[in-house]
This record gives sequence, structure tokens and C-alpha cells, in this order.
Amino acid sequence: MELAKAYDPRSAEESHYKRWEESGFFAPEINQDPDAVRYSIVIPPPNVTGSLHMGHALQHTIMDVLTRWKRMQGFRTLWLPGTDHAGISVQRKVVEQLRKDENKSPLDIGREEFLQRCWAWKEQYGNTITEQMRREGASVDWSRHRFTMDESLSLAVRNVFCTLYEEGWIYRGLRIVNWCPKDKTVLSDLEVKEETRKDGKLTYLKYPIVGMDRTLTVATTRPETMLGDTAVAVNPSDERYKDLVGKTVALPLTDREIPIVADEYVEAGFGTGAVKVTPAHDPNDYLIGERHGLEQLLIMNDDGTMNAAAGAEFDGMDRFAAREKVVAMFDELGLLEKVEDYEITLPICERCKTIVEPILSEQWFVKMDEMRDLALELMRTEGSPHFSPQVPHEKVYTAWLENLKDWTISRQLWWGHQIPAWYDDDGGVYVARSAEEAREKAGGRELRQDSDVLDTWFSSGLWAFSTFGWNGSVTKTDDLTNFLPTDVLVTGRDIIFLWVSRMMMLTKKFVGETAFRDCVITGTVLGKDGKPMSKSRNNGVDPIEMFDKFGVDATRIYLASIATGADIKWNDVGVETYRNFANKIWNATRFTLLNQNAAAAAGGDVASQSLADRWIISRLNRTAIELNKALDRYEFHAAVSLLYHFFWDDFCDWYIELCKDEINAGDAEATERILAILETALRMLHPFMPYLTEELWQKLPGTSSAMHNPAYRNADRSVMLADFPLGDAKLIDEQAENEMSAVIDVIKRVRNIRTEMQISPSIKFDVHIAADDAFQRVFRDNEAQILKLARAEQLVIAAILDVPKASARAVTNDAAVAVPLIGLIDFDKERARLANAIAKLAEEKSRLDAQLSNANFVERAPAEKVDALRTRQAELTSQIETLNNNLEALN
RNA sequence: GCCGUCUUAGCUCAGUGGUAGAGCACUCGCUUCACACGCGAUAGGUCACAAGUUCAAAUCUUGUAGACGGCACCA
Repeated sequence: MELAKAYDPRSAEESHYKRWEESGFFAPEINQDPDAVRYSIVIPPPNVTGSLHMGHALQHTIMDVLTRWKRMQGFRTLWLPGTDHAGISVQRKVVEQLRKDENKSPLDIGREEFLQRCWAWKEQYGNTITEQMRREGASVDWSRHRFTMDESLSLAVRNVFCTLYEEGWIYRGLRIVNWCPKDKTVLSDLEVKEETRKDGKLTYLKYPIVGMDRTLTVATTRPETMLGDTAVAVNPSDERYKDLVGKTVALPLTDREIPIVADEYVEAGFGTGAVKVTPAHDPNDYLIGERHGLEQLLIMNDDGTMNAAAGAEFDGMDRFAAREKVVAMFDELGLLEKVEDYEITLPICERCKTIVEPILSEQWFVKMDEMRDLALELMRTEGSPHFSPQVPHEKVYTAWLENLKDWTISRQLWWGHQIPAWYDDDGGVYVARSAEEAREKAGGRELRQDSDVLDTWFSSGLWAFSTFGWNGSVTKTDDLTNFLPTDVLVTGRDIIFLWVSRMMMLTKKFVGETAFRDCVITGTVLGKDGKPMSKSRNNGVDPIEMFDKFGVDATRIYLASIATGADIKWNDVGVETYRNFANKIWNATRFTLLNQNAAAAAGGDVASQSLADRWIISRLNRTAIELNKALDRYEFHAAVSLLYHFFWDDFCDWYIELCKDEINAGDAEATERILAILETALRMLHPFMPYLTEELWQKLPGTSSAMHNPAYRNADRSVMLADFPLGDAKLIDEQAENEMSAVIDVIKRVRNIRTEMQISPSIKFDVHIAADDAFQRVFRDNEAQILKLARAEQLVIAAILDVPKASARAVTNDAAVAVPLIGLIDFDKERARLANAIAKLAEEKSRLDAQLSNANFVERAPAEKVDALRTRQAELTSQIETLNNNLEALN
């Protein structure tokens, strides 16, 4: 069999995923071992409006690496996929579509019709990401795919809502909330972002005091809200205003008189020391209002325009137009003191960037005190979730929990889980699991259901257990027993509060367990400009383009290589490195198969005598052990580095070169040995580069013997179900590694001489090596390899060097090397080369000398360290002496 | 305002007390029969700065400068 000269990722990608999926390899049921330990991950459900971005690609890579790694180890693994319904995003898209195509509003077509459109939209566009995940090679169990609005998951939402209501953990109340006038819905605190603007204004308004020829000046950044003022507040100990407390002001532009109240909230030193109080439009003013029993006057509509309560002149006017008009009218009345430039921080709707309006509104809330305790308790008693990296996430997570406010869960949308609350005309509220139940409770009264839906995160918060079949009516399923708690959650920093925390609380509350033991928080993949990727910055990198350009495997392993937990700038060159890596492995396999002896089969007897064999087996096992350790610790970058260097440096640069002649000569045993090494190494690499490894592994002869895990005995042959190499510490051979180092060092020294002396690669020369008896034997045993790799004519191995003056020389830790170069050598060059080598060694030695002559060091450092340095010092002394003699001999 | 992170080779980044690393780029040399997406050989860092702890600091402590993140406040 002969492979193409270069690896073409595309063809491998196209052929394997389908077979894996159709063979049921992704489902936990593929594992036939009744005693297999479970391993489970639920995906952070991407939203149905989205398409794959680099953050997904990174997180999916990590989840897939973990899943494939555990699956190969014989765990019964489940990586559960799914999507969330993205209430606001979908609603906005459908509203937009409706407006564009039919020039209609949702109200024009009604709720039922609108929801049908949403479902149609979801069917048409909602599976973009799931299709892209197939390309990624994600080994998710598609048969368990879930959507937050699936019937069972919706039932779970209703039951959870009702239970929490019945237990008093959910309440309905009039509060100041974050209102998005564009989306016309309330937002939770976490959905509101901030934007600092330098062009803000602080406007000073004068309010005339009733019965006095005096005004009171207040400062505001939102002048239009004065139309809703119901008091002015001052600090009770503020001498300037003490006499005014209890009086009233005539609120300009209105016919209202409002009181001046004293409240500790007001800071005398800030602004004018007097604060206009608008209880219906500001959270702090709301609290002042509560303390003083002030009227709550709502002056805005849900679209950000002023309402009739603001006065006839303002009714229907946009809030920003009203702002200008208020200022102009104050100016006309001579009541405008001044307008100052002011840097202001505005609350912005996370999704549509509209300025959020704090507004008094009746909404549903989850009480967070006891909820929070559930999460804090899990952290205290079980250390759950264990964040990786632990610093700083655990601290940020707990700090946030400790200062948690109640969670607004109602949303003024249609797309989502409609709140299971019904109202009668007399203000009665009936929270029930169904309309029938509500009617029963209401005793036949006329009812209408709350028209709002629940925050999408409310249903996502149930994801860890609703996906396994729990819906409140059914509370025990095999999947739940088997797969909850899940082993690890992999997600981004941005949803630790929004999602991670809520899933911890709700899972504890309803199933009594932690949702996941570990939580891997990935860093953010930044654009080339060092900023988070975003459409507005146009600095995004499309994973699909990377797949096309470099291959899925190269993109995956590159992403794993940067998965340290820290933010990292995207770098195409990095992916290219791993594209080259894939090609390197392809060609190493190509070489192995090119000269294949028909009798050879992977997994055969690997017992070997040669140093190179013992060495590569040692390196392989060492790498496997370290690799498993790195993955255990979620150190993906370290895992990749181990694989990269094993394949490229150890296997390709040295092992293949060392046994090349034997292989090319058709030596059956040598071929079997290299096949065995390669086969094991491919298994080790598989979680990171699934397509490449499957493609190549399938081409290796005799690989079915690697499918000896009884858990998969009935499955078709695939590297993804072959044993994952754990490494065997007994096969680590320190002696072989030391001896191989000696051989490699000699070869490198000779190559250095050749290059520095500018001797053509085509010219062969004799190489003399001096070493002690043990190493002489090593060099003799590997004479053929040294001859080949050093491109030497002949090797002379002895206790001491016996060479002509006109020789180039070098030393290693274990040997002295000389190359007689009569007719070739340039004495000046050799002198310079030796001087350079000596200088380097001398520099190291002088550091050691200084350290070892320090009595404090010798006394107080561990004897082991001191001995090691002394040994090194002796080595250096001898090497420098040798080279100095060589240098003198040249003069 | 509070909490936290980062600053290491030209670039992108590893490296948590004991001789500074990788990939790419650069320089030099190679159509060596797996691979030019390659092979071989070099060069390149007072680890942001300062002080401290220690026999020993890129690594621990404190401070300074710069970059950034989260939370709170914002009349």
C-alpha cells in the first residue's frame, strides 16, 4: 500500500464521521462492560441563532478530547449535545423577518401564529451549529440531543417553577428592573452591560420652593425623569438645607408640588447635595420612596416614549427628545442653572446595545438567599465545582454568590416557556402545572395566563438534569442515575454567573446533587488585535475557514495547544504548525508502510535488543504516562506538547532515522517493531486528531489486536474504541535513554563540525570517538547508525584519541570526538569554533565555581543538589581542558 | 472604589525556588530514496522596573509603571 505524498485532511474528514455515528460509537451503549465506570459531560447548549465561533471550537475540542480519551480507556462515556431556544434572539429575528417580508408586527398575527413562525425559523436555521459540530468531529451522542423547549424539558420548567413558587422561592413583585425599550422586555442584571461615554451631560435644574423666594438646585443626567419626580431629598445633617426639610417645591413643567425629604442616602458633598427623587425610574430613588411613602409615578411607555403622566406636551415623545425639550423649557423659564460635560456610564442591553431604562415594573423573581446557600454549601462541603484553573475562578464565583440579588426571571416575550401563572379579574394569582389545574384552583373564575415567558437561563439552569429525563413528573431515569453528577463542565468565563452557578443551585435543589464535579473555564480566543472577537470589530476568525484551510485536526490540536486557561491571541501560523504536524505523521506512516514486509503486523512481538528500540519504547511509555497525567489535570497544552515532541523529535527525527536501513532492507522484525510503536502512538494522539489517526490506523495491518478492550468487543474496528495507552513505568529504561543521549550527542557534534567547517554533505570523513569502556561499547553497538547519521566513512572508537593535528574536535558529556580533516580543514575556522565552544563551557563553569565556593550554599543546599553541581563542574573542567589542548595543538 | 489577572527571544506563547524553553520568523547549508507542510546547523532573552526574603528568585513578598478583566457606584 502506498500513501499519497501529502496528507489531504478533507478526504479523511468526509469518510469517518458518518461511520462512527452510524455505528453508534458515540453512544454510551457501545460499551458492553456492565461494570464500566461512567463518564459524562453535558454540552453548554449553543443557542439556535448562533453559528460556530472560535470559542465553541475551543470548548468542543476540549470536551471531545476528554470524551474520546475516557471512551478509549473503557469508560462508559456520554457527551450530551443540545441547543437552547435563545428567547430574545429568536424573537428578534422572527419579528424582523415578519416586518421585512409582510410588514406585520407580532400583534398583527397573534401569539399562536407567531410561535409557529418561531418554530419554523428554528427548524430552518436552528441546526447550523449541530451540523458544524459534525465537521468538528465531536463525538456527541446525537440520539440524546436535547432542546430547551422539548416537551419533557418544558415540563421540567413548569414543575420547577411551581415547586419554587409553592415553597416561596419564587415571587411576583413590583420592582425597579432593567428595561430594554427596543426588545420591550425586562433583563436580568447579568444581561446589562456598561458603556462609558465622555459626551454625557450633568444638568442642573432649579426647583422653586413653595412659599419662599428661593430655588433648590438638583443635578441629573436624565432631565426627562424630572417629570416623574415625587420628592427632592437632602441629607438630614446638611446645614444648607436643614430648614427646607418638610417644605415643598413646585415641580416645573407640571402642576405638582412635591416634598423635600431628608434621607441618609444623599451625600452632602456630591453635586448640589440635593437629589431629585423619581421612585418609578431609579433603583435608589425607589428605595428612598419606600422609606418616605412617596408616590411612584410612571412616566414612560414600554417603548421608551413618554406617557400621558408626563404631561400632554410630552405624551408619546421619545425619551431623548423629551430630555432636550425639558432642558429647553427650563432654560426658557430661567430655571436652568447650568449644563456640565460629564463622563457617564450607561447601562446597555447586552444584545441590542440600546440604553436600558430602569423602570418600575411587576415581574417574577427567584429569591436568591437560600438558592445561594445551596451553591455555597456545595463549595464548602464538596469543593464543588472544582474550577480549573482554580485561581481566580473559585474566588470570583463565591464572591459573586455572596452578594447576589434576586433574579428577574420573567421576560416580555412570546418565544419561550410561558409562565404557568393565571390571573382572575380580581387580582387573584393561580400558579399551576396546567390550565386545568389553574381552573380548578380558581373555582371556575375567568382566567387568563400570564403572557410572559421565562428567562432562557431558567431552563438552561435545569440542563444538567432535565437532559437526562428529569421533568418533575418523572424524577428517576437510568440516565439520571448513570450520568449525574456529570464529570466536568467546560465553558467560558462569561457564563459562570449566568449559567454555571444557576445550574449548581437548581441541580442541588431538585436532584440533591452537584451538577458537575469539575468546571474547566477556558480563556477567551482573541482576535489578532488582542481584542475579543466580535462582528463590530470585524476581527473574528471563522473556525470553518480554518478547517478548510488547514484541516479540522490541525485546528483542533492547535486549540488544545493554547488551552491553558489564559486568554490568547489567535494565530494562523500556529494552526499551520499543526497542519505540518499532521503531514509529518502522515509521512511517517507512509514510510512505515512503504517498506512493509507482508508478514509484519502491528501488535506483534515488540521484544527488542537494539538500543534504539529500547529507547523509543521508553520514550513512548514515558510520554503516555505524562500525557495521562496532563489530561487528568486538564493541562491540554502540556498534553499537546508531549505528543508533538514524541512524534516529531523522538519518533521521526531519531527513531525512523536510526532504523531506516533495517526497514528499507525489509527486516520483518524491525518493521513489526516500528508498526507497534506507531500504532500505539496513533492511539495516543487520537483524541486530539481523530480524523488523521483513524485514517492512518485503518491502514495499519493487524490493528484489530489493539481492540482488546472487552467493552467494545462487538464493535467494528476503530481507533476510537481501541485502548488508550496508559504507559508502563516498568518500560521506562533510564539506561537506554542515557546511552541514546550519548549517541545523539556524538552525532550532533559531528554534524556541527561539518556545518561550521563548511564541509559539503556529500563528503564523508572518518570520525574518532574516545570514551570509557562502557560508552565505547555503546558506540560500537550503534556504529552503523552513527556512520549513517553523521555521514561518516569510518568510526574509530578507543579510550583516547589518536588523530592528526589537523583535526576538528568536540566534546560531549560522555565522549570526545575528532574528525581528521587533512586537506579540508581551515585552521582559523576551527580555532574560532573551538574558542566559541570553550567560551560557552567556561561561562557555565564560572557560574558553578562561584556557587560551589559559596560556603553558605554548600552547607545549606540539599546535598543532592551540591553533588550534582560538583559532578557537572568536574565534567566541565575536563571538557574545557580537552578543548584547550586541542586549541593549543592547532597553534 | 473593591477584587483579580497579565508583562519571558522579532512574533505568538510555555515554564510556581536550583545551568532560561517551544513553534514561527531570521542566518547558513542541503532536490540525503517518508515528508521542502521537509532535513541539518547556528544566532537571538540583565524573564517590565525597584526593593526585600533565601545559600539560591522568571518563580515567593512589597512597591512602581503599563495592559486587561470582574464587581460595585455613578444625583
